[in-house]
Amino acid sequence: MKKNIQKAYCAVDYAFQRIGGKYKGRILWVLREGCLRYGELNRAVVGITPKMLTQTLKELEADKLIIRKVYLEVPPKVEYSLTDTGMELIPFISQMRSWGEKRMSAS
Amino acid sequence: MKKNIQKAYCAVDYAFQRIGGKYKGRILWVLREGCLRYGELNRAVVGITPKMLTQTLKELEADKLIIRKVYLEVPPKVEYSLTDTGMELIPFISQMRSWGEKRMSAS
DNA sequence: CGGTATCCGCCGAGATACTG
DNA sequence: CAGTATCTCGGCGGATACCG
Repeated sequence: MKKNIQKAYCAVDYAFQRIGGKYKGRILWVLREGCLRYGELNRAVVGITPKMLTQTLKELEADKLIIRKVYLEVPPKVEYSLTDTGMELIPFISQMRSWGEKRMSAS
Repeated sequence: MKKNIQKAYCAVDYAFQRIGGKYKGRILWVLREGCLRYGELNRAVVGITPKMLTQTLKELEADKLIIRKVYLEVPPKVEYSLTDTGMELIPFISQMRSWGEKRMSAS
């Protein structure tokens, strides 16, 4: 029922809405080698505030790119990790980083 | 050094600031097979307004991802095409589209 | 044809403080 | 430790009209 041409272009939009923004790419990237706790993410993603971290994590979780695992302990412990879908994006982000690094040093 | 660590993460930022936004990816994508005129772009990128088209084209040109070529004719003629740097991004955008299409049909 | 010029709403993001 | 709660602001993007 959808117009094929529009759908084709919207796929770019769709993808960028999910990994665009200021922190999504960086969060996915630091999670590439395994799960991290909230506080660890807060330190790994330099400059992010708790508000933006929580907000971004919720969006990534809603898009099924990361998994939020809560341990019912005291003190509280929450771990975040990539889903299979999220891992599919790592090669792409890796290439973007390479491109960005090359461009940054060139200019 | 701290500088290196920050630079590493910022490369993701750097790249996304250049191809993020609502239309940059789509404009680069439609230019992948050759140059297009302003009016052609306006029709190819469905839904974009002249204001956003002009604004986005200027940003892409400033980042040296596209080239703006003006023909001194009447009526006026302006053609936009990818630079080598811009062409380097096409494989990434292609991957993004594939990923986006897969995800869109999955959900 | 290939743009500008306004006006404006929305929301991503920062700063700061507080909580179970 | 792992988050909320407000307040604020810039700017992205939409709508519309006009120009050389």
